[in-house]
Amino acid sequence: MEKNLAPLEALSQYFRSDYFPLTKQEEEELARRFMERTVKRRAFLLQEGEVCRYASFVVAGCFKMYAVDKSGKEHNLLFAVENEWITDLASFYAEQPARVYVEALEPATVLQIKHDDLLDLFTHYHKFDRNFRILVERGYIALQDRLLQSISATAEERYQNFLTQYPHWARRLPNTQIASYLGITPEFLSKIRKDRVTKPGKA
Amino acid sequence: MEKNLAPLEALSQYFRSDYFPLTKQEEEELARRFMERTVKRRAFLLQEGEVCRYASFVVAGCFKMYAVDKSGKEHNLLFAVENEWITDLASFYAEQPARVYVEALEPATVLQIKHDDLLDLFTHYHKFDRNFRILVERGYIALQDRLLQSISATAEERYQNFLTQYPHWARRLPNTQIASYLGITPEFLSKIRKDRVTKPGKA
DNA sequence: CGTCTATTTGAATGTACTCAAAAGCGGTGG
DNA sequence: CCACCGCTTTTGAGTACATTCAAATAGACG
Repeated sequence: MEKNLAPLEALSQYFRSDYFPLTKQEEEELARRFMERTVKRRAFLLQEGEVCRYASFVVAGCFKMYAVDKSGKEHNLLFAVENEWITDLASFYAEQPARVYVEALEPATVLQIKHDDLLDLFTHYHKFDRNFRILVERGYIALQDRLLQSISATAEERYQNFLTQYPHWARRLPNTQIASYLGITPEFLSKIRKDRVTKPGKA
Repeated sequence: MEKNLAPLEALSQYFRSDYFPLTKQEEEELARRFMERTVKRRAFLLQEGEVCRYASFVVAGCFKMYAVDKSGKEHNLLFAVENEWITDLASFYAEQPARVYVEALEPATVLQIKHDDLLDLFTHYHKFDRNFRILVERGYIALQDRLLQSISATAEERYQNFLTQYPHWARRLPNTQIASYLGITPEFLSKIRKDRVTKPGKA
């Protein structure tokens, strides 16, 4: 059985492998400001109406971010598993009440940093400004791609693309959560899946 | 009649009013690297298959960014008017072929910077890393909001929200372009507009 | 096992699309 | 000043994609 990295080591490793790697000192400053937190399945990192006080990096487990519409239906905006971030940027930066929920779909561990501490890192350590710029750019690109599909593709196409683009999410999420992410009902996703078996892609 | 700002002055003004203002030296470095370009109505800043070589800041006029699906239909992802940016980040940063077009809807003037020159600015002048981080964060927030509407709101609600959120776009864009942005057909938008007059919002 | 949630099924319905065509609107040239 | 062109907007009939609601079935967990 694999030994898990210590949470803070996982975060340093994350920057090392995909961004401008941190110096020893930067890693120490990071460690000083991030706090570990474990949450149970169905616990919330954030609820509608609260201000999002922390940026959260997922070390273990799985989260969804969703909004609830006037008729009470949930709409998933984002999932996050190990080595992904989940933060309501709108609430976090403007320090305004969130319009979304962030909820654990599995028992989870996150590393969290307060707004002021993050701004502090940005101010004193150039590299964080840069790494977070890149991080958000990547998020923006993914989001734009998803928006394009949402306005141009059928439900079946969106499901196909989801399976190929996010297999690591698809494997561990219930279909009802995926349906909500795709903007369709669970019933309709079920029909799509049935049809895929009956009349396969190209055969 | 108002005197227009010189293009580069408009860009400095843009950072001054909404971001961390630039020093004289930073403004000079900016001026050194941005190039002015005027384009006619219907001219392209970017076409599918090309690599997006420039980040573009709109000084005058109006653009749309759109993707074309397999059946040849256009889907608008973004508009940009004065003091807004229009750049295919996915193509620009990865230096890969774009999947979108950027086309002038009116005669326009833009300021453009090359990929390498922008990275250079980031490297030598901390503030650009920061200002562009914030810039992209704001774009991300707007995009997430739009995605939420796309998966949760009806066409009529999306149109209403568009009118209230982006009046400066709504005023100068033809309905066919707005329909494409909302992910509906022009015909259906026309029906929505008719119904709005017949049975007004709350009366 | 019993409970809770996820998934599937079916019938009726609704929202938005397609296609075709007409009407409106602004510019341009004769 | 009028006629014509290109483009946008509107209208209508028929259709397709996806939803709603209700209920049956299947899985997972303690």
